[in-house]
Amino acid sequence: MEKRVRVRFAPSPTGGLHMGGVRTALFNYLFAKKHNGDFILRIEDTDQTRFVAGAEEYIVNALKWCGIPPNEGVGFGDGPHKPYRQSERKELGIYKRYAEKLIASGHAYYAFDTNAELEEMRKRMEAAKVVAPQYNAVTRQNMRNSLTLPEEEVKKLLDANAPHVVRLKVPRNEEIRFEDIIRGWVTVNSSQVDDKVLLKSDGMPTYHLAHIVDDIEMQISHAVRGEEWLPSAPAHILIYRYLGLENQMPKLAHLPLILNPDGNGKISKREARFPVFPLSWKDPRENAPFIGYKESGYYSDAFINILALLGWNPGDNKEIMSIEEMAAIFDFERVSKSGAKFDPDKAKWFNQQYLRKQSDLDLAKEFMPVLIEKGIVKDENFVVEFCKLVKEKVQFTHEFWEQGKYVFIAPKTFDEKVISKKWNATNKDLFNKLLTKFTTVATWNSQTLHDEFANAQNEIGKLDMQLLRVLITGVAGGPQLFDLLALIGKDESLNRLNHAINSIPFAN
RNA sequence: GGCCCGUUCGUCUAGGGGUUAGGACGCGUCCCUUUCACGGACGAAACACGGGUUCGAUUCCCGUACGGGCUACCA
Repeated sequence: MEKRVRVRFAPSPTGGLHMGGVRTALFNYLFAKKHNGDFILRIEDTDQTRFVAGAEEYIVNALKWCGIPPNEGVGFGDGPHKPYRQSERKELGIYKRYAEKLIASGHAYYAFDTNAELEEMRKRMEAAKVVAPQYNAVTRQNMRNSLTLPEEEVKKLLDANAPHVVRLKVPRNEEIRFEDIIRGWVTVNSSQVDDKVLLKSDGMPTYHLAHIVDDIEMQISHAVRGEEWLPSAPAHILIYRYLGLENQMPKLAHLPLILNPDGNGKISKREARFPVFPLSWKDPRENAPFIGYKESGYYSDAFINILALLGWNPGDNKEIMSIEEMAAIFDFERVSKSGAKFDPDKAKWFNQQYLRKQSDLDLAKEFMPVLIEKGIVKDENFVVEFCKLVKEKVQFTHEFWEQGKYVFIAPKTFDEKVISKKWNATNKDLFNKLLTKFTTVATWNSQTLHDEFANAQNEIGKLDMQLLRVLITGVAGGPQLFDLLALIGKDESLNRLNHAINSIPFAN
């Protein structure tokens, strides 16, 4: 029988969770949902020197906002395998237990080398033209460890609590082969793998040991993580093997990375000209916060949709999908192997698609606070009508203001291009006549205005519609003009027209 | 440098031994439009290169180039 699907997202709380991490979480989530499995949040806080206050809370909040909540783990009610923080699990002694098992079977050993000694070794290697110095089957013979030191001395050091780490004893020359769900078979020679530290001198496990112990203990079925982990996977295979747990090893899936749109490499929060965090993130060590997708006006559904299609696609041409739709058809077979450059323009387009799916009422409710902030009081029906007209022009809710503020505030400036080209004595005369004509309009709505405008032209001559637009709104573009006039209202429209006619000077 | 992974329009991608190599973003042209936009139509735009294998390779294999990742008592 197939193992129950249990996947985990296991970030370390060293900062805000960026979009690459969110996508890893998302793929875990989708896979778990697809198979009615469990999605676990485990906090990998084994590096005490890199702990950042607020990071864990941020991760929890980000997953919530994104709509991909784990059903087990830190911040989500824990579960049968608690605790879910590695610093707390360390207190249980489980990592030490596994490390000792490896030592007992001769697959790990104590190393007493100081940082200075390690540094010296590296220098020596470099001087000997070794480009990638590593602590391995060859070099460990010249270092201070339980493999080179006499047994009594090792015992003495251990009894005296001398600082030491536990290292994995990697064989000198052995093919390590493993299968990745996304990439297929990968082969690496053990000579390329160093003797990884398993237990640090502060007693904390490293990632390499900790994640394996926890994946086993938590009965994880699939380890889904970024491609940056691919090179250390062979070491992990060895650990499972030496622990006698190779048959319980989770299946591996290494996701392609999200790359910078321009230039190269992984997305960097500092250089990006688009948000990289789901929610705004203020690092306690830095001054300026990084703005998030949420605060930039993205719908979480849109954000998730964008991320999902970076590296995965359903195989048809469908792009706009709810998280439920995606979960129903998600499959690692359809995850691509190559990195994907993020396209900020397409991200905006996605948000626009989601914005258009909102009802006018919902849009109005979203936009209302912006108006209130500007000190503008309008009833909801008015704002609903406004949103209905302007929504075709915007990709984000906050753009409603920039695109349509003239509805609420009479323009003070008028599009120069249009004015200089069209504003003259003849037109002034024509629009004065139009003003008189409009004054008599009884039913001020889009249809009658359209008709009245047509009638007026028959009587007084050809009127320039764009010029009328500029006189009323100040700008050359916008929604359907008569709809706009109807919304602005008779009194205000006529006032504006009157004022414009009498105050705008001729260009020449 | 070494090791690992990758390479289809500018970008995200579909496809896969014989296709007019499909879609989306962006870009351009046209239509609709007494303004504006939406919308619609159309267009430019890709299989990195060289060797194999094959009747036939963009598709399979090998090199090369290029890109990315890793190379810590960080994850």
